[in-house]
Amino acid sequence: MNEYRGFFNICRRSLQLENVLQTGQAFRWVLDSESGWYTNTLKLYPLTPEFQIIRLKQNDSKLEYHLESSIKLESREIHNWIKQYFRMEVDVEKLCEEQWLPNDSTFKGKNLRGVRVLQQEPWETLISFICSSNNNIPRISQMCQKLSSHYGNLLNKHEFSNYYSFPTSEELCDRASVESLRSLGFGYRARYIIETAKLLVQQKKIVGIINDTEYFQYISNLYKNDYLQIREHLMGYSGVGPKVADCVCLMGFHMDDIVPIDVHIGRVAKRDYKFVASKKELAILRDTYSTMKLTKKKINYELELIRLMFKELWGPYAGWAEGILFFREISTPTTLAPISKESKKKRLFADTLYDPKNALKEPNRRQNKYIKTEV
DNA sequence: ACTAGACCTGGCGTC
DNA sequence: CAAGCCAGGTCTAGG
Repeated sequence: MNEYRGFFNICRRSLQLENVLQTGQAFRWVLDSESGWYTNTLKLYPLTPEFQIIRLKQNDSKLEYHLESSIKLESREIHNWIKQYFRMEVDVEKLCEEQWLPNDSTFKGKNLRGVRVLQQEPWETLISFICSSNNNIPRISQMCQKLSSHYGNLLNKHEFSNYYSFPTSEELCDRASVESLRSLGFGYRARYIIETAKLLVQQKKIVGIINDTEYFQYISNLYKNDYLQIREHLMGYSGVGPKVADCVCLMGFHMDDIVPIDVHIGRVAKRDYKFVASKKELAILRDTYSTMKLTKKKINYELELIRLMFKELWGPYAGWAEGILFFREISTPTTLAPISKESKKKRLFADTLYDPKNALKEPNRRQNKYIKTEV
Protein backbone atom coordinates (compact mmCIF):
# COMPACT_ATOMS: atom_id res chain seq x y z
CA MET A 1 0.00 0.00 0.00
CA ASN A 2 1.17 3.48 -0.87
CA GLU A 3 0.00 6.39 1.21
CA TYR A 4 -0.32 9.98 0.18
CA ARG A 5 -1.32 13.00 2.20
CA GLY A 6 -1.94 16.57 1.28
CA PHE A 7 -4.23 19.52 1.81
CA PHE A 8 -5.88 22.51 0.21
CA ASN A 9 -6.30 25.93 1.72
CA ILE A 10 -10.03 26.36 1.41
CA CYS A 11 -12.62 27.84 3.72
CA ARG A 12 -16.06 26.53 4.57
CA ARG A 13 -17.71 29.27 2.55
CA SER A 14 -16.27 27.70 -0.58
CA LEU A 15 -16.59 24.08 0.43
CA GLN A 16 -18.59 22.50 3.21
CA LEU A 17 -17.98 18.75 3.09
CA GLU A 18 -21.20 17.67 4.75
CA ASN A 19 -23.22 19.81 2.34
CA VAL A 20 -21.49 18.28 -0.65
CA LEU A 21 -20.93 14.66 0.35
CA GLN A 22 -24.14 13.95 2.24
CA THR A 23 -26.86 15.77 0.34
CA GLY A 24 -27.67 13.44 -2.50
CA GLN A 25 -24.90 13.90 -5.07
CA ALA A 26 -22.56 11.15 -3.97
CA PHE A 27 -23.84 8.27 -1.92
CA ARG A 28 -20.90 6.25 -0.62
CA TRP A 29 -19.02 8.73 1.55
CA VAL A 30 -19.05 7.56 5.15
CA LEU A 31 -18.36 9.89 8.06
CA ASP A 32 -16.58 8.66 11.11
CA SER A 33 -17.85 11.14 13.65
CA GLU A 34 -15.18 10.27 16.20
CA SER A 35 -12.37 11.44 13.97
CA GLY A 36 -14.25 13.66 11.52
CA TRP A 37 -12.85 11.82 8.50
CA TYR A 38 -15.00 10.98 5.50
CA THR A 39 -14.01 7.79 3.70
CA ASN A 40 -14.90 6.47 0.26
CA THR A 41 -13.41 4.42 -2.54
CA LEU A 42 -12.98 6.21 -5.84
CA LYS A 43 -11.63 5.48 -9.27
CA LEU A 44 -8.96 8.12 -9.84
CA TYR A 45 -9.45 7.99 -13.55
CA PRO A 46 -7.42 8.57 -15.66
CA LEU A 47 -4.57 8.14 -13.17
CA THR A 48 -5.59 4.55 -12.56
CA PRO A 49 -8.52 2.35 -13.58
CA GLU A 50 -8.56 0.79 -10.10
CA PHE A 51 -10.44 2.08 -7.07
CA GLN A 52 -8.45 3.60 -4.21
CA ILE A 53 -9.38 4.47 -0.64
CA ILE A 54 -9.74 8.19 -0.05
CA ARG A 55 -10.25 10.08 3.19
CA LEU A 56 -11.17 13.71 3.63
CA LYS A 57 -11.41 16.02 6.59
CA GLN A 58 -11.72 19.74 6.88
CA ASN A 59 -11.38 22.51 9.41
CA ASP A 60 -12.11 26.21 9.01
CA SER A 61 -9.23 26.84 6.66
CA LYS A 62 -8.07 23.53 5.24
CA LEU A 63 -9.23 20.43 3.43
CA GLU A 64 -6.98 17.49 4.23
CA TYR A 65 -6.85 14.34 2.19
CA HIS A 66 -5.36 10.93 2.61
CA LEU A 67 -5.07 8.38 -0.16
CA GLU A 68 -4.37 4.70 0.24
CA SER A 69 -3.34 3.41 -3.13
CA SER A 70 -2.53 -0.03 -4.49
CA ILE A 71 -0.11 1.49 -6.96
CA LYS A 72 2.48 4.25 -7.04
CA LEU A 73 1.17 7.64 -8.08
CA GLU A 74 2.50 11.16 -8.42
CA SER A 75 1.56 13.38 -5.48
CA ARG A 76 0.98 16.27 -7.83
CA GLU A 77 -1.43 14.22 -9.93
CA ILE A 78 -3.43 13.10 -6.92
CA HIS A 79 -3.64 16.69 -5.77
CA ASN A 80 -4.95 17.80 -9.14
CA TRP A 81 -7.38 14.93 -9.31
CA ILE A 82 -9.00 15.94 -6.03
CA LYS A 83 -9.02 19.53 -7.16
CA GLN A 84 -10.95 18.42 -10.20
CA TYR A 85 -13.32 16.20 -8.21
CA PHE A 86 -14.42 19.26 -6.25
CA ARG A 87 -14.21 21.54 -9.29
CA MET A 88 -12.14 23.95 -7.26
CA GLU A 89 -11.51 26.15 -10.27
CA VAL A 90 -15.14 27.27 -10.07
CA ASP A 91 -15.60 30.35 -7.91
CA VAL A 92 -19.15 29.95 -6.64
CA GLU A 93 -19.26 33.23 -4.76
CA LYS A 94 -18.18 35.12 -7.82
CA LEU A 95 -20.76 33.29 -9.91
CA CYS A 96 -23.44 34.22 -7.45
CA GLU A 97 -22.37 37.83 -7.38
CA GLU A 98 -21.89 38.38 -11.10
CA GLN A 99 -24.06 35.82 -12.81
CA TRP A 100 -27.02 34.85 -10.63
CA LEU A 101 -27.71 37.81 -8.39
CA PRO A 102 -28.14 40.43 -11.16
CA ASN A 103 -30.90 38.33 -12.75
CA ASP A 104 -32.39 36.61 -9.76
CA SER A 105 -33.04 38.33 -6.45
CA THR A 106 -33.65 35.05 -4.63
CA PHE A 107 -29.87 34.80 -4.35
CA LYS A 108 -29.72 38.08 -2.45
CA GLY A 109 -27.99 37.72 0.87
CA LYS A 110 -27.98 34.01 0.48
CA ASN A 111 -25.50 31.86 2.30
CA LEU A 112 -24.13 29.51 -0.33
CA ARG A 113 -23.25 27.06 2.43
CA GLY A 114 -20.22 25.66 0.67
CA VAL A 115 -22.36 23.69 -1.75
CA ARG A 116 -20.56 22.57 -4.90
CA VAL A 117 -21.26 20.20 -7.77
CA LEU A 118 -18.88 17.25 -7.82
CA GLN A 119 -17.31 15.84 -10.95
CA GLN A 120 -18.06 12.15 -10.65
CA GLU A 121 -17.52 8.94 -12.54
CA PRO A 122 -20.38 8.47 -15.06
CA TRP A 123 -21.07 4.76 -14.55
CA GLU A 124 -21.41 4.93 -10.79
CA THR A 125 -23.40 8.15 -11.16
CA LEU A 126 -25.77 6.45 -13.57
CA ILE A 127 -26.42 3.45 -11.31
CA SER A 128 -26.67 5.62 -8.19
CA PHE A 129 -29.34 7.80 -9.73
CA ILE A 130 -31.24 4.84 -11.10
CA CYS A 131 -31.48 3.87 -7.44
CA SER A 132 -32.70 7.35 -6.54
CA SER A 133 -36.11 7.08 -8.17
CA ASN A 134 -38.97 7.47 -5.72
CA ASN A 135 -36.51 6.94 -2.91
CA ASN A 136 -34.84 8.73 -0.02
CA ILE A 137 -31.18 9.56 0.49
CA PRO A 138 -30.47 7.18 3.39
CA ARG A 139 -31.79 4.24 1.45
CA ILE A 140 -30.07 5.28 -1.79
CA SER A 141 -26.81 5.44 0.17
CA GLN A 142 -27.47 2.06 1.67
CA MET A 143 -28.13 0.58 -1.75
CA CYS A 144 -24.94 2.01 -3.25
CA GLN A 145 -22.96 0.63 -0.32
CA LYS A 146 -24.55 -2.76 -0.86
CA LEU A 147 -23.61 -2.77 -4.53
CA SER A 148 -20.00 -2.26 -3.50
CA SER A 149 -19.87 -4.68 -0.61
CA HIS A 150 -21.71 -7.48 -2.42
CA TYR A 151 -20.50 -7.14 -5.98
CA GLY A 152 -17.36 -5.00 -5.85
CA ASN A 153 -13.80 -6.10 -5.07
CA LEU A 154 -12.29 -6.01 -1.61
CA LEU A 155 -9.59 -3.37 -1.62
CA ASN A 156 -8.43 -3.48 1.99
CA LYS A 157 -9.50 -4.54 5.44
CA HIS A 158 -9.40 -2.16 8.34
CA GLU A 159 -10.07 -2.64 11.98
CA PHE A 160 -13.83 -2.28 11.79
CA SER A 161 -14.64 -2.04 8.12
CA ASN A 162 -13.73 -3.41 4.74
CA TYR A 163 -13.43 -1.25 1.66
CA TYR A 164 -14.77 -2.31 -1.70
CA SER A 165 -14.73 -0.91 -5.19
CA PHE A 166 -17.96 0.00 -6.95
CA PRO A 167 -18.69 -2.88 -9.34
CA THR A 168 -18.10 -2.44 -13.07
CA SER A 169 -20.87 -3.30 -15.52
CA GLU A 170 -19.23 -6.69 -16.14
CA GLU A 171 -18.93 -7.42 -12.46
CA LEU A 172 -22.60 -6.64 -11.97
CA CYS A 173 -23.57 -8.87 -14.90
CA ASP A 174 -21.41 -11.73 -13.64
CA ARG A 175 -22.11 -11.51 -9.92
CA ALA A 176 -25.58 -10.00 -9.52
CA SER A 177 -29.07 -10.94 -10.66
CA VAL A 178 -32.52 -9.42 -10.40
CA GLU A 179 -33.33 -11.92 -7.66
CA SER A 180 -30.19 -11.28 -5.61
CA LEU A 181 -30.68 -7.53 -5.85
CA ARG A 182 -34.29 -7.84 -4.84
CA SER A 183 -33.35 -9.90 -1.83
CA LEU A 184 -30.93 -7.12 -0.87
CA GLY A 185 -33.85 -4.67 -0.86
CA PHE A 186 -33.48 -2.92 -4.21
CA GLY A 187 -37.16 -3.39 -5.02
CA TYR A 188 -38.26 -2.70 -8.58
CA ARG A 189 -34.92 -1.03 -9.33
CA ALA A 190 -33.26 -4.44 -9.38
CA ARG A 191 -34.44 -5.03 -12.92
CA TYR A 192 -33.32 -1.57 -14.08
CA ILE A 193 -29.82 -2.11 -12.73
CA ILE A 194 -29.35 -5.51 -14.31
CA GLU A 195 -30.78 -4.41 -17.65
CA THR A 196 -28.61 -1.31 -17.68
CA ALA A 197 -25.46 -3.29 -16.85
CA LYS A 198 -26.23 -5.83 -19.56
CA LEU A 199 -26.87 -3.19 -22.18
CA LEU A 200 -23.67 -1.36 -21.33
CA VAL A 201 -21.60 -4.54 -21.58
CA GLN A 202 -23.14 -5.12 -25.00
CA GLN A 203 -22.51 -1.58 -26.17
CA LYS A 204 -18.91 -1.65 -25.01
CA LYS A 205 -18.30 -4.89 -26.85
CA ILE A 206 -19.53 -3.37 -30.10
CA VAL A 207 -16.98 -0.55 -30.02
CA GLY A 208 -14.24 -2.60 -28.36
CA ILE A 209 -14.01 -0.75 -25.08
CA ILE A 210 -13.62 -2.51 -21.74
CA ASN A 211 -13.59 0.30 -19.21
CA ASP A 212 -16.96 1.88 -18.29
CA THR A 213 -15.48 5.33 -17.81
CA GLU A 214 -13.83 5.18 -21.20
CA TYR A 215 -17.04 4.11 -22.87
CA PHE A 216 -18.88 7.16 -21.60
CA GLN A 217 -15.96 9.30 -22.64
CA TYR A 218 -16.25 7.74 -26.07
CA ILE A 219 -19.97 8.58 -26.16
CA SER A 220 -19.23 12.15 -25.13
CA ASN A 221 -16.71 12.50 -27.96
CA LEU A 222 -18.93 10.73 -30.46
CA TYR A 223 -21.67 13.29 -29.92
CA LYS A 224 -19.19 16.14 -29.60
CA ASN A 225 -20.43 16.77 -26.09
CA ASP A 226 -23.89 17.62 -27.43
CA TYR A 227 -26.31 17.56 -24.52
CA LEU A 228 -29.48 16.55 -26.36
CA GLN A 229 -27.83 13.56 -28.01
CA ILE A 230 -26.05 12.41 -24.88
CA ARG A 231 -29.27 12.62 -22.92
CA GLU A 232 -31.01 10.68 -25.65
CA HIS A 233 -28.33 8.01 -25.36
CA LEU A 234 -28.60 7.88 -21.56
CA MET A 235 -32.37 7.49 -21.70
CA GLY A 236 -31.76 4.30 -23.65
CA TYR A 237 -30.92 2.61 -20.34
CA SER A 238 -33.63 0.99 -18.29
CA GLY A 239 -34.88 3.10 -15.41
CA VAL A 240 -33.37 6.27 -16.87
CA GLY A 241 -35.76 9.12 -17.54
CA PRO A 242 -35.02 12.83 -17.99
CA LYS A 243 -34.25 13.49 -14.32
CA VAL A 244 -31.70 10.69 -13.95
CA ALA A 245 -30.18 11.43 -17.36
CA ASP A 246 -29.77 15.09 -16.39
CA CYS A 247 -28.07 14.16 -13.13
CA VAL A 248 -25.58 12.08 -15.08
CA CYS A 249 -25.04 14.93 -17.54
CA LEU A 250 -24.45 17.43 -14.73
CA MET A 251 -22.25 15.36 -12.42
CA GLY A 252 -20.93 12.61 -14.67
CA PHE A 253 -20.33 14.68 -17.80
CA HIS A 254 -19.82 17.96 -15.91
CA MET A 255 -22.33 19.85 -18.03
CA ASP A 256 -22.60 22.74 -15.61
CA ASP A 257 -25.57 24.39 -17.30
CA ILE A 258 -27.89 21.39 -16.94
CA VAL A 259 -30.59 21.68 -14.29
CA PRO A 260 -32.16 18.35 -13.34
CA ILE A 261 -35.84 18.96 -12.65
CA ASP A 262 -37.34 17.03 -9.78
CA VAL A 263 -40.48 17.54 -7.71
CA HIS A 264 -38.74 20.04 -5.45
CA ILE A 265 -37.35 22.31 -8.11
CA GLY A 266 -40.58 21.99 -10.10
CA ARG A 267 -42.46 23.27 -7.09
CA VAL A 268 -39.97 26.11 -6.67
CA ALA A 269 -40.46 27.11 -10.32
CA LYS A 270 -44.20 27.48 -9.98
CA ARG A 271 -44.29 28.89 -6.50
CA ASP A 272 -41.32 31.28 -6.48
CA TYR A 273 -40.80 31.97 -10.17
CA LYS A 274 -44.46 31.96 -11.24
CA PHE A 275 -43.68 29.61 -14.06
CA VAL A 276 -46.43 28.96 -16.59
CA ALA A 277 -45.96 26.95 -19.77
CA SER A 278 -47.21 28.71 -22.88
CA LYS A 279 -48.82 26.75 -25.71
CA LYS A 280 -46.44 28.24 -28.20
CA GLU A 281 -43.29 27.26 -26.34
CA LEU A 282 -44.64 23.76 -25.86
CA ALA A 283 -45.29 23.47 -29.58
CA ILE A 284 -41.79 24.65 -30.47
CA LEU A 285 -40.31 22.13 -28.08
CA ARG A 286 -42.34 19.26 -29.52
CA ASP A 287 -41.12 20.19 -32.93
CA THR A 288 -37.51 20.38 -31.77
CA TYR A 289 -37.61 16.90 -30.27
CA SER A 290 -39.72 15.29 -32.98
CA THR A 291 -36.81 13.31 -34.39
CA MET A 292 -35.48 12.08 -31.04
CA LYS A 293 -37.18 8.82 -30.29
CA LEU A 294 -36.51 8.36 -26.59
CA THR A 295 -36.55 12.03 -25.69
CA LYS A 296 -39.95 12.33 -27.33
CA LYS A 297 -41.20 9.31 -25.46
CA LYS A 298 -39.84 10.06 -22.00
CA ILE A 299 -39.77 13.83 -21.70
CA ASN A 300 -42.36 15.85 -19.84
CA TYR A 301 -42.61 19.02 -21.88
CA GLU A 302 -43.70 21.23 -19.02
CA LEU A 303 -40.75 20.15 -16.86
CA GLU A 304 -38.48 20.58 -19.86
CA LEU A 305 -39.63 24.18 -20.20
CA ILE A 306 -38.87 24.72 -16.53
CA ARG A 307 -35.39 23.33 -17.12
CA LEU A 308 -34.89 25.74 -20.02
CA MET A 309 -36.18 28.68 -18.01
CA PHE A 310 -33.61 28.05 -15.29
CA LYS A 311 -30.86 27.50 -17.81
CA GLU A 312 -31.73 30.82 -19.41
CA LEU A 313 -32.00 32.62 -16.07
CA TRP A 314 -28.84 31.28 -14.43
CA GLY A 315 -26.56 30.77 -17.41
CA PRO A 316 -23.54 28.50 -17.90
CA TYR A 317 -23.47 27.25 -14.29
CA ALA A 318 -27.23 26.87 -13.92
CA GLY A 319 -26.79 23.37 -12.52
CA TRP A 320 -24.77 24.78 -9.65
CA ALA A 321 -27.39 27.40 -8.89
CA GLU A 322 -29.97 24.66 -8.75
CA GLY A 323 -27.82 22.67 -6.38
CA ILE A 324 -27.81 25.56 -3.96
CA LEU A 325 -31.53 26.21 -4.22
CA PHE A 326 -32.24 22.52 -3.90
CA PHE A 327 -30.15 22.27 -0.81
CA ARG A 328 -32.10 25.12 0.73
CA GLU A 329 -35.45 23.73 -0.35
CA ILE A 330 -35.05 20.32 1.23
CA SER A 331 -32.61 21.27 3.96
CA THR A 332 -33.87 18.74 6.42
CA PRO A 333 -31.23 16.85 8.34
CA THR A 334 -29.98 14.19 6.00
CA THR A 335 -28.42 10.95 7.00
CA LEU A 336 -25.88 8.88 5.21
CA ALA A 337 -25.92 5.15 4.95
CA PRO A 338 -25.42 2.81 7.74
CA ILE A 339 -23.50 3.76 10.83
CA SER A 340 -24.11 3.74 14.53
CA LYS A 341 -26.77 5.55 16.50
CA GLU A 342 -24.22 7.77 18.10
CA SER A 343 -22.63 8.97 14.91
CA LYS A 344 -26.09 9.64 13.53
CA LYS A 345 -26.83 11.88 16.44
CA LYS A 346 -23.66 13.84 15.94
CA ARG A 347 -24.32 14.26 12.28
CA LEU A 348 -27.74 15.70 12.93
CA PHE A 349 -26.14 18.15 15.25
CA ALA A 350 -23.56 19.07 12.67
CA ASP A 351 -26.25 19.72 10.09
CA THR A 352 -28.28 21.98 12.28
CA LEU A 353 -25.12 23.78 13.32
CA TYR A 354 -24.83 25.45 9.94
CA ASP A 355 -28.50 26.15 9.39
CA PRO A 356 -30.31 27.36 12.48
CA LYS A 357 -33.52 27.46 10.50
CA ASN A 358 -33.65 23.70 10.57
CA ALA A 359 -34.29 23.73 14.26
CA LEU A 360 -37.24 26.06 13.85
CA LYS A 361 -38.88 24.24 11.03
CA GLU A 362 -42.37 23.03 11.69
CA PRO A 363 -43.09 19.42 10.85
CA ASN A 364 -45.86 19.97 8.33
CA ARG A 365 -44.04 22.51 6.24
CA ARG A 366 -43.96 20.32 3.19
CA GLN A 367 -47.69 19.80 3.12
CA ASN A 368 -48.31 23.50 3.51
CA LYS A 369 -46.11 24.12 0.52
CA TYR A 370 -48.18 21.85 -1.61
CA ILE A 371 -51.26 23.68 -0.57
CA LYS A 372 -49.71 27.01 -1.37
CA THR A 373 -48.83 25.81 -4.84
CA GLU A 374 -52.44 25.01 -5.56
CA VAL A 375 -53.59 28.57 -4.90
C1' DA B 1 -49.90 12.67 -27.37
C1' DC B 2 -51.04 12.68 -22.61
C1' DT B 3 -52.46 11.12 -17.92
C1' DA B 4 -53.22 8.09 -14.06
C1' DG B 5 -51.53 4.30 -11.34
C1' DA B 6 -48.40 0.96 -10.03
C1' DC B 7 -44.02 0.05 -8.23
C1' DC B 8 -40.16 -2.09 -3.67
C1' DT B 9 -38.92 -0.59 0.82
C1' DG B 10 -38.42 1.52 5.35
C1' DG B 11 -39.30 5.32 8.33
C1' DC B 12 -42.38 8.38 10.33
C1' DG B 13 -46.40 11.05 11.99
C1' DT B 14 -51.31 10.34 12.73
C1' DC B 15 -55.43 8.02 13.93
C1' DC C 1 -51.11 -0.27 17.02
C1' DA C 2 -51.70 -0.47 12.20
C1' DA C 3 -52.99 1.44 7.74
C1' DG C 4 -51.18 5.29 5.15
C1' DC C 5 -48.13 8.69 3.35
C1' DC C 6 -43.75 9.93 1.58
C1' DA C 7 -39.12 9.72 -0.49
C1' DG C 8 -34.46 14.15 -5.71
C1' DG C 9 -38.94 9.01 -10.76
C1' DT C 10 -39.89 5.77 -14.40
C1' DC C 11 -42.78 2.66 -16.90
C1' DT C 12 -47.03 1.04 -18.74
C1' DA C 13 -51.56 0.77 -20.07
C1' DG C 14 -55.56 2.97 -21.52
C1' DG C 15 -58.94 6.73 -23.16
